[in-house]
Amino acid sequence: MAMKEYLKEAIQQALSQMDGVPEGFEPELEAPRIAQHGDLATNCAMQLARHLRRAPLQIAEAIAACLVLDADRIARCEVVRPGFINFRFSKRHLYQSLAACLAAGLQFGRSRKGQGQRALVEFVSANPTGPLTVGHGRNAVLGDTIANLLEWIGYDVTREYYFNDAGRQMRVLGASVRGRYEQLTHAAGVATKMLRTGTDAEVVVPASFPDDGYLGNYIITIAKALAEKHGDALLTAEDEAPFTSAAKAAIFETIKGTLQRLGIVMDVFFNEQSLYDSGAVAAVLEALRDTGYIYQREGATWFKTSALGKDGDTVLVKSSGEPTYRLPDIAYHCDKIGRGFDRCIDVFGADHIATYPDILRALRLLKLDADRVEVIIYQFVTLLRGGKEVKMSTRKANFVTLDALITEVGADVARYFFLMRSAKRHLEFDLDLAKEASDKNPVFYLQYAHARICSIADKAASIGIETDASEDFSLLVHDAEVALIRQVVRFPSALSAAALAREPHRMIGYLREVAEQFSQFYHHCRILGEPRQIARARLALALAARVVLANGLAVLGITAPTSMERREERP
RNA sequence: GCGCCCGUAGCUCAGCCGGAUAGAGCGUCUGCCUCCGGAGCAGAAGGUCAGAGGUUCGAAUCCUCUCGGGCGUACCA
Repeated sequence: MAMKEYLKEAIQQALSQMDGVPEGFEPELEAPRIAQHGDLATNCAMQLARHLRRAPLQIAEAIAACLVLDADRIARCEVVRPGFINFRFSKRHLYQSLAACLAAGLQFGRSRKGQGQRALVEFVSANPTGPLTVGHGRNAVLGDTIANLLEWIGYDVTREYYFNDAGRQMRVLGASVRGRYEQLTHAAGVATKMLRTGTDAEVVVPASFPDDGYLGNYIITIAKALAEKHGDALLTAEDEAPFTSAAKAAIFETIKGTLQRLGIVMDVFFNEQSLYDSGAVAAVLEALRDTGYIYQREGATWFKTSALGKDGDTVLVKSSGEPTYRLPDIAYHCDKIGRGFDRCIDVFGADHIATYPDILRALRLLKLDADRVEVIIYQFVTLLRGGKEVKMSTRKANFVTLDALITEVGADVARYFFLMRSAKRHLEFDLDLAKEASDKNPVFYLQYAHARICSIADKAASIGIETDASEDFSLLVHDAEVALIRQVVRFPSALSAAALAREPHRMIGYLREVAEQFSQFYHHCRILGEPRQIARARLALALAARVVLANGLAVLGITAPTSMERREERP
């Protein structure tokens, strides 16, 4: 990164000696796709061709002629075909960066880009009506990893879970538990009826069970616990409250346990109800009213979104007097901004696509800085079992819980699978592949490279070969060695690119390349058994690769094992 | 109808703030351990980047349209 800045300045210096360069022109530097072209390249000559009315190649040559570069840092600078200027780092620079990597160790890759900035990442935010599903898993892992990425570039990050434990949903939940409880505790038994699950299976439920009640077995578990604790004393309860609160507590316990298995710990659980209790919801509605974009019609309160670029208007308070979700959502975002967060990142499933534009409209009307709000929409997860799609619905009880998924494939594989694709694409999660063919799973490739380096380091130590950051790296000249150094040294910029884009999958791609470069190095360049100085230098390089793998996996929330179960001998 | 996302190798996907020869994994085929962990390495085959226009010195990438898939578009939560 420092190198990029250095070259940018050098180029600007050269450009300042030329006529006709537009004011404020900034040269761009990129790593060429093809390694042969160098470490960094600029296309600025081609961009300037229009303004200077000269051939790009000529301009590039003129720039190159004016460039003053430190030979200690840049070994080569060449002008090629259409008008690129390619730069190649000096070996010395690479060796210095390698030493820096080893010296920084577990801190390598951390930066201060976000220093002094506070970010709130809101994710999961599932209401306590049932266990987390596979869909929540993608949300949870994405949110947590984005939070990790932000922390690594210096942000002060708060992980927040927003939930609603009031309203119709919870009443139905309570009534469902009550129905099951009556079924369990009525000595004489209760009348029953049939309901259908999402897969059309029939379920026998008590007659008092709501038709749209929750059919999952976890409801029965909760009812059983109540029966054990209270006997049949709750049969005379006046309302669903004891059932609802027991259900809520039990379900939250389950949810927290599931998140913990994935290594996720929330900082704040934010209850929507608190926004009503504090008067924040009412205050926001009043403030919006003052903007003139609120009106009454047929007993409901409307937000005039049609005047703000939307197709129609939006109800904020129903004629029943009950607010829709929009209103507390708006109040919640006002609250977040009010708490002083510089970035408010929401991780939402694709089904929420329609809600956030309204929130942003409201924030702007209220003169709040809506630009602080970033919404990350991820597409749905398709779960495949036996090559067939598994359909999911919490209420209808045919879902695969996130817990079951973790048990089946393990937390590391689960995290990896949820992160390996761009959030904006549908994710195909093939259970059979994740589990049965785990030896083909790329997460093991990364972990294996790490474990292998640990093994080599142990063996080296046992025969008295140790190393530190002050090796003579100039002994590392093999193509595979230099390629690995290049890859390792890129880690900080790869990390910050992933963080700034909020795209964890980039980190996975980068780490896969690290493991690949390491494997090539490992096969081409022996460490143990070589002359001592070479062994030490190569060991140091391997340890640098280990640093990057360990730190990269830490960002992704995946463990970096020091050893892995040995496989059976190959035939 | 309207809004957002997607269409790239047999399959699953990178690449998308325009750049140099479109990449990877899996699958298929061929080689490779006397040796630091073979969950590996080396190599091969496999492409009208959905289609058509446009902008540009240059387009998988930007714009328009068409086709195909997903998700929304409730006084549901």
